[in-house]
Parts: sequence; structure tokens; C-alpha cells
Amino acid sequence: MSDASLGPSSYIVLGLIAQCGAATSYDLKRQADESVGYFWNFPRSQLYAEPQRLVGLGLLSEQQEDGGRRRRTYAMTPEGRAALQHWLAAPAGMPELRDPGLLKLFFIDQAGNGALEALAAEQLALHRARLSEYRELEQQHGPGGIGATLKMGHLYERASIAFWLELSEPAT
Amino acid sequence: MSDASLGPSSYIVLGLIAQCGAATSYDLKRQADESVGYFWNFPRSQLYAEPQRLVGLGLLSEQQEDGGRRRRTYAMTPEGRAALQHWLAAPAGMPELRDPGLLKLFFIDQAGNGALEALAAEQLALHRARLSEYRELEQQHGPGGIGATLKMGHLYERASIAFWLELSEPAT
DNA sequence: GCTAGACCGTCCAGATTAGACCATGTATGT
DNA sequence: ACATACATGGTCTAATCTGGACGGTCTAGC
Repeated sequence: MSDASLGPSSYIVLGLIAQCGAATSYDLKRQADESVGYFWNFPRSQLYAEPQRLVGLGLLSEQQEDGGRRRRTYAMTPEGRAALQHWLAAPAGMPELRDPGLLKLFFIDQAGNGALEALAAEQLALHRARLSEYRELEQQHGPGGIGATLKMGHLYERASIAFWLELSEPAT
Repeated sequence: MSDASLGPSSYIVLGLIAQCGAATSYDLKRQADESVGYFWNFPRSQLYAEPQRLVGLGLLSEQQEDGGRRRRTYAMTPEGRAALQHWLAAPAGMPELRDPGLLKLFFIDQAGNGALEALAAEQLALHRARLSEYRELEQQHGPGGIGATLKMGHLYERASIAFWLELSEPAT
């Protein structure tokens, strides 16, 4: 039960199908891109490979179109729902961050002058853009649904903006 | 020049050697673990493979012991320093987050009750632990050096703590 | 009909990854 | 001298992940 060979992306597939009902890989990609993709990114091709494996394990059921695009539509099985719930009950572990901006900041002494200002300006712009994406999402979905995770997004972006803003100010 | 085949981990190697002088792979690992590893994690074996490639590209020089452990010590070349500076001057891009806690939170409706509380408690503990690691690091290194990146670490952990704390409180 | 562009699926070479495995130095106690 | 334990240091591999190319299918508009 609750196979150890399942990775986080497996559970993203299970979770999305549990929440939104049967879907094709393509559907999953679009849903992921504007929700869970913000704090767990992965390439498109995973969303074609993963469901296949889950079908093999009996956690999803598959129905393929006869003609045309031969779409595969995946649906939950009771085993799948159980696996998802089992995973949800287990400890999650620490987040991993991969921030090229902080990376460069860490080494910024090795660069010529002006580098810090340029870096701070870029990061500031990126984080502000991301923050307004979040604001849009919030309006689309309302405060319910993805509200909680979206809130963490807000907190993170605001912290980042404060951080880079301070760095780009002339020292007092 | 400034080969496109270089990834972020390549520049971590270059940067660490630029900052701390010649080092072995093992040295690099220890340095990385308590500094840059917090916002850019990667496996140990990379730190053996990467320097080799950088030597091949002429960005590092290598000196191997004759006997015993046959340690390889890597040092900067002028080309390496130039590549590092070139990279530092280029745009950094957006951070990527992989947060299993937020992932589970996003799907928490699919779980039984009590799951949210357990998740929040775990995450809270993890983030508090991380925060005190940061405080220790700060005392070791003083406010200079890695101070700036460490500050972002603080901001992030404090935001996370506030977030999970609010979730674990009974709704008003 | 025709075409452009969105939709949908598959594939694969190369990079990345965890972590097992093995070897060497050093400190300590007997 | 020998045994033990632990930190140090290096190598390897199987499995997975990744980006992105490629090729089909539909629909709307002309």
C-alpha cells in the first residue's frame, strides 16, 4: 500500500484529479500552471508519463478515445484516493529553494561595481510582477479555494520585495 | 566565451573558489552546506563532477597529490574569474520553490480532519528549527560576509512561521 | 477548400540525482 | 602493535528528470 515509488509529482496528478474530476494530461497541465505550479514546477512531459504509471499501479483508471486525437482521460479509483489520503497524512518535509538571485548576491563581491544595483533592480521587477499575478489569481478564484497557498505566495513576494528594495537603496 | 554549457552549480564552484581560495571537492561541500546550500541545494557528487568539467574548459586549474588520498585541489584561472564575472552581470531569473508543505496544503480538503493541524504543526516546527540555524550562523559569521543572503533567509522563515501559525490557530 | 493557430500526444538524448560503495587518515584506547 | 571508530575523500551507477523537438488533430475564418 501507498507505494514508495510515488514522487510528489505523482500526488499532484492524483490531487488534481481528486479535486477537479477526470481529466486529460493537457487539462492537468493547464490546471497546474495556474495553481500548484507556483510552488512545485515540473515539465509538461511528466504529466504524460506519470498518469500512465499510476494507471499501472491501479491508482487511476484510463479511458482512451477511439478516433481523432486518441485522448486519454484519467479518473480516480478508490485505491488512488486512499493513496492520496495516506500521503496527505504523512510528514511533508522542508521546502527547497532554488534562487539564482540570492546565488548571485552571495557572490556579488566578485563582480564589478554596479552589479549589485542591476541585480536588485531585476529581482525587484520580477517579484513585483509575480505579486501582481497572484493578485489577479486571487480575484479570479475569490478568497476560497486556493486562498491559503496563495496567501503564502503573497507573504513570500512581499518579503522578497522588501529585501531587494533595501539592497537597492543607497546605504545610509 | 562564457560557455552556455555552464549551469548554476558550475558557478557555485567558481564562486566558492573565488571567495575562499583553492579547495578540494570535499572542502567545497562543507562550505556549500552551511552557506549557499540553503538556497541552492545539490548532491555531493556534483561537486566532484563539476570541477573536472571546469578544468577541461580552462576555468579552473587542478593539482593532484602524488600519494595517499590523491586529493585534487582546484584553483581559479583568469578565464574562470572572467566567466564568473560575466555570469554575475547577467540577469538571474526567478526563484523556483519546491515546497511539499504547501503542496499538501493545497490538497488538504481531500484528507480527513486533523490533517491540517498536523501539517501546520510539522511545518511550524521545521521552520522554527531552520530559523534558529540561521541565528547560529549569524553569530558565527558576524553581520558581514553572508549577511545579506542570511537576511532573506530570516525574512522567509519568519513569513512561513507566521503563515503556518495562523493556519494552526482555531478560526475566529 | 485552405490556412493559421490552438490543442494534444509522443519521444528521446542528455543532465541530474541519491546514495551505495570503497579507500585513506587520525585519534583513542589496550 | 593492534583494534576500533569516525571524519575525510573519491568513484560509480541505475533511475529519474528535463527541456524541447517533432508530429499529428481540430476549429474558425476566409
